[in-house]
Amino acid sequence: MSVKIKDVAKRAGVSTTTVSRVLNGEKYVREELKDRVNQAIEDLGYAPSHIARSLVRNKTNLLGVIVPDLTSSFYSTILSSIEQTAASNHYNLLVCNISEDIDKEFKYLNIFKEMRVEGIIIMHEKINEDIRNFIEKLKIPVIFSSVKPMDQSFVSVIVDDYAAAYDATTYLIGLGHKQIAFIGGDMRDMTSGQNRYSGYRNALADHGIKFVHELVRFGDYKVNSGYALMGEFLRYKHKPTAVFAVSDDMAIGAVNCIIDHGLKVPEDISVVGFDGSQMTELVRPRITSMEQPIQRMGEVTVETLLQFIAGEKRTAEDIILGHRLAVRDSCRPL
Amino acid sequence: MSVKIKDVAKRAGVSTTTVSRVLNGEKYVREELKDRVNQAIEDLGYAPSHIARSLVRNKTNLLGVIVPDLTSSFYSTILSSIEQTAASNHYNLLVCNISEDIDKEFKYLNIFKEMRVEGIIIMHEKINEDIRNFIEKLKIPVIFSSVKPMDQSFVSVIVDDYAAAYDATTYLIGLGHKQIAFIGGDMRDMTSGQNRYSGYRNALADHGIKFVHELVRFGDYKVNSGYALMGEFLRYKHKPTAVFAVSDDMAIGAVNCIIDHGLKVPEDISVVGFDGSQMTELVRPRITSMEQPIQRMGEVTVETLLQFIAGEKRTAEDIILGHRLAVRDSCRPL
DNA sequence: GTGAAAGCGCTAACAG
DNA sequence: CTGTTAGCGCTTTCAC
Repeated sequence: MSVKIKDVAKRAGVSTTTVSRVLNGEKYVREELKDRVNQAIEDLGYAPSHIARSLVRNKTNLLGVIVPDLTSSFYSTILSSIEQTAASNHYNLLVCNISEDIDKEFKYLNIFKEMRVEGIIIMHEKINEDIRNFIEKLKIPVIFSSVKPMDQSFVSVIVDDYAAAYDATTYLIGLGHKQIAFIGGDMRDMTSGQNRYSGYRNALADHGIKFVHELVRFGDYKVNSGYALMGEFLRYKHKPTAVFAVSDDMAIGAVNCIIDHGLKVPEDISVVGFDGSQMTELVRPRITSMEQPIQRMGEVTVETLLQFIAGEKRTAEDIILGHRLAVRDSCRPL
Repeated sequence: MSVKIKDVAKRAGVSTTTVSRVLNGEKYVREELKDRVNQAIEDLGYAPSHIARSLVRNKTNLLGVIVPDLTSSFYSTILSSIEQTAASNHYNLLVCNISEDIDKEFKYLNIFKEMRVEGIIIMHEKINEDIRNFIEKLKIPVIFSSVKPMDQSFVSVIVDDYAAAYDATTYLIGLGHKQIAFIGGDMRDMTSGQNRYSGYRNALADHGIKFVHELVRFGDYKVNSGYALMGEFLRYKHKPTAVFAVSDDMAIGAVNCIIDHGLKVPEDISVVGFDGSQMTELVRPRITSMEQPIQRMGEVTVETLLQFIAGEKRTAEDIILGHRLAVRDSCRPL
C-alpha cells in the first residue's frame, strides 16, 4: 500500500531506527546519513503514519469538539478560533455536531473515547446524569466553552452571565426605558438561562422598576423563537418600549418581527442582544449587543484544556472572561 | 493506563480473540461466553482503541475537510450537512480551517496524509501547481464541494454556475431592469468567478442589453467587499437600477450600503444574491437569491467521496446539482 | 553514532 | 466454537 519507514530505510541503506531518528529530529545521526534519509523520504514521498505513532507513543494529538449547531454564527466563530489555537499547538480537531440530540452525544463521546482524543470541548450545557457519569469515568480532560452545565464538577470558560445581563438591562434603564421585555433562554441552562434571567430581574429591582410577568418569555436562542415571542409582546395594549434578548439570533428575530409589524427599531422599540456575533453588524439597524469575547473564548478554551492535558493545572474553577456592551443602532433614549 | 482487550479477556476468562469476536459482532461465539465478555466490557468500561484497529485494518474511517472560512454561513452550513452524512456512514471528520492561507493548506494536507484519512473534501478552488501535484501523489480520493478548481482532473459537486448566473440575470431583465450592475468574485476562480461572470454577460447579450464596463466590479465574496463595491456604483450619476452579487454575503453588503446611503431596497435598487444562505431570510428586506442546494450538496459530496473510497466509482465527471431562484423581497419590477 | 529486537492494542489466518 | 501466533508501522531500550 503506502510507503512505510522500512522502505525509506532500505532505500537509504540504514536501519528503521535511524530513519525514525531523523524523523524525530534527534541528534546523534551523522550528517551524511541524515541527508541520505531525507533524500529517500523525498523520493518516496513518505509521511510517517500518525496511527502507528499514536499507538506507540500513546498520544494522539487529537481534540474532540461537540458543537450543538454548526450553522450558528456564534458557535462556528468559536469553533474557528478553537481550530486555530489547536492547530498552532499541533492539535487536530475531531468535530461533531449533535443537533440537540442527546443520544448523538453519547455516541460521539464514545467515539472520542475509542479515538483516544486527549481532550474534549463541549459547547452545550444539556448534560444529563448518564452523560455526566460517562464523562467522569472517561478520565479524559473535558472543558465547557461558552456554557456552564449545572454540574459543578466541570470547568467552563464563560463570561459572567449574571453581570452581563444585569449590565445590558441597566443600559436600557439608563436610556429611560421602564417597560423592558425579556426574551430569555432555556431555564434548564445555568448560564444562558438562569443567570441571564436573574441579571435582568435584579437590574430591574435595583433600579426600582416593577417586574412584570407578562413581559417575560423564554425561547430556544434561535431566530424563530425570538420572532414568535416578540409577536406575543406586540399583541399587548401596552407594548414594551425595549426588549432584551439573551442571544443575538433571538434579538434579530425580535427586530424582524417588529419591522414586519410596521414598527421601527429603535424609534418604536429598542432591542439589545447578547453574544456579539457578527450578524449584529450585518443587519439594519445594527444591533446593540452584550458581547462575549468569542475569539478569546476559543483561545482560552484550548489553552486551558491543553494545560489540563499536560497535567499542569488542576483547578476546578471556571474561567471568567470580560463582557462588554457593543453599542450600535438598535436602542434609543426614551 | 486505559483498559485494553487483554484485561477484558482476562476478566472474562477467554482469549483476546474471543473478545475481539464479540466486539466485531461475529457469530461463532457461545452465548454464555458472549455474555461474560460483554459483562467484563461493561465492568471495566472498555472501549476498543480505534488507533490499534486502524493500524491493523488499514482503515481509519476518517475524512479530512478543508474549509476556507468556518465563520461563513455558507460553508458552515455545508459542513454541517457533511458532518451529518459522514456520521451516519460511520465516518468522522477532521476539520481544518485555512483562512485563505495557502501554506496552511499544505500543512493540513500533510497532516491528512499522516493521519491516513480515507478521503479529502476541499471547499475552495485556489489550488496551485504544488498543491495539485501533492494531491495527485497522495493517492487519497479528493472531492471538491461547491467549487471547481481550474484543474480538470478533479471532481466537483457544484451547481451549473454559468446557468445559475444566467438565470439570475435574466430574472432581473424580466423585471424590466436594464442597468444591471454585477458584483463578481475572483476571476481566478472557475465556478464562482468566471462562470458566473459569463452567465451575467451572456444573459445581457441574449436579451439585447448593452454591456457596460463600469457596472462590473469584482470582490472577494465577503460582506465588506460587497459594501465597498456598491459604494462605487452609488457614486455614478446614472446609478444601476439592479445589482446581481455572486454571493449572499456581498449582496448583504450591497444592500447595507444602499440603505446607509439613504436609498431603499428594492424601491430604488433591486438586489439579487447567490448561494441561498440562511442570512437571506434574516435580513430586512429578505434577499432574493440564486440558491444552491446546500444541504444536498453536503450529502452528495460525502456519498460520492465514499463511493470513490470504496472504489465503486471512477468517473472524473463533475456532479451538477440543480439551482433555483428563491424570490424574496429585494427586487421589484421596473 | 547505529542497529536488533521488543512491543504499543488490536485483528486475522490457522489450527484444533 | 475457541485459542495461538503473527503481524499492522512505528518508537525505544539496549547493546555494539
